Amino acid sequence: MKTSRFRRSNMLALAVLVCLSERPMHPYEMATLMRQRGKHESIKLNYGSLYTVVQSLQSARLIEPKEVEREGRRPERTVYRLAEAGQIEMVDWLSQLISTPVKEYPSFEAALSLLPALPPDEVVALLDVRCLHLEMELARHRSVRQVVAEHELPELFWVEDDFASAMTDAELGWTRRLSQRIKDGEMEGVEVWRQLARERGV
Amino acid sequence: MKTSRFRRSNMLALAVLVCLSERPMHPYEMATLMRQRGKHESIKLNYGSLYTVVQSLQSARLIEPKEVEREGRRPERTVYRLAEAGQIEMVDWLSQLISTPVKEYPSFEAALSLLPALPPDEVVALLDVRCLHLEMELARHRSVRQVVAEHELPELFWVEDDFASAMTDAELGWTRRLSQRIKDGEMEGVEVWRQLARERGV
DNA sequence: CTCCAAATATCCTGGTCAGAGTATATGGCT
DNA sequence: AGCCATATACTCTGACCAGGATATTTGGAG
Repeated sequence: MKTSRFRRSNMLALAVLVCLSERPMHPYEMATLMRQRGKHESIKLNYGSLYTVVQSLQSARLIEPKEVEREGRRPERTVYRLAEAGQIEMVDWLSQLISTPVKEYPSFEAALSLLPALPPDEVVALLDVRCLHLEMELARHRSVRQVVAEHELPELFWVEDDFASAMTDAELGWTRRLSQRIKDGEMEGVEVWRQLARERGV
Repeated sequence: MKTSRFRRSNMLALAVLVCLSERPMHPYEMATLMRQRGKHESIKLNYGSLYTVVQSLQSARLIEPKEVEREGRRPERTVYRLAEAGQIEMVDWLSQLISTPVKEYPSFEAALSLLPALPPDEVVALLDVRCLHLEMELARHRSVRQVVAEHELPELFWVEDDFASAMTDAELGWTRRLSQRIKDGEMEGVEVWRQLARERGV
């Protein structure tokens, strides 16, 4: 009986594999480590998911319990280690993530696709507010960079932040342009749009 | 008793509200409409979710069944209409989506945060493959634009595609730069990285 | 010395969602 | 005339996941 192939949905599972590729540890420790290294900024981390994910990795034979410890009367903690199949899976999964982009559904794109439901003037106002938020986000990224620069942390350990920052920057540029083009009617079909809103009685 | 506030998680629910703000219809018709207008490129659509989402909108009193039809011996179909609360919710939700960016977790960013788990040379190869994929995606976007230009569809109805295209473009630029900087050792810490991989025996 | 907030470590539960399944009708092809 | 692929319209089920609950220990303020 072949165990049904592991479902590569939750990135947290990959993070677990990577943690264990460093050394055996228990789930709570992985969480602490990820927090320390700021990985939770790029990978959604919450305890509920963490323990489920560890379970599913175990039942897929990618990791295995090494020992069960306990200090005083605190809850027991199970230390896991990476299985060989887990090492393979980790490299394979990570490689695929890098080499092959997947279609994702950012909520802003969704909102844009429903734009005709709001009147153009309101949209302009909302877009401008968004720009303010994005600018604040960029400032935050810059300050992060400042900090890592002071600690002389090599670039390797903050590429993800640089990426996020670059994407935010691109989004800001695009959003500004859109807002501007609606404002001065440069965008084709703004008339139709305003009409549409009026008909709908918004 | 106040009905617990509707959970704005699935964008599909918003799409349903917007569909019904146009006119009453039954779920399957919404799906067809979304497909026709290409909304399924920006909002993940599958029947399983659609019917659950409609259910939950109904129990939150945002939409209500208008009538139950049936043609021949085909399955019954329930036509829904937008409730007043639904109209409010739609405008409010959509406004929030536009005005306030939310932290999302793209899988490429996750992968980047785990980069040290792979040796640098492999990463370069993988990044280059990704670039190829992204170029193909951009080409696809361009051809979409060609088609909408031929049909003289106003820009309003394909902003989401333009956005996606701009983001892809930015990602491509960033990825190319990263690959290049690793290749020619311009990136700080590549030595440490290569060392790290060797120690790990990858 | 005592109390409260935060940290340690995991488990439970209800809601959500994707994929597959069901059953009829239509239209084109041979 | 008969057949298959596709369209119509939903339903079911199992997996997944986020949030909160639980129970102990440590550290710091007063």
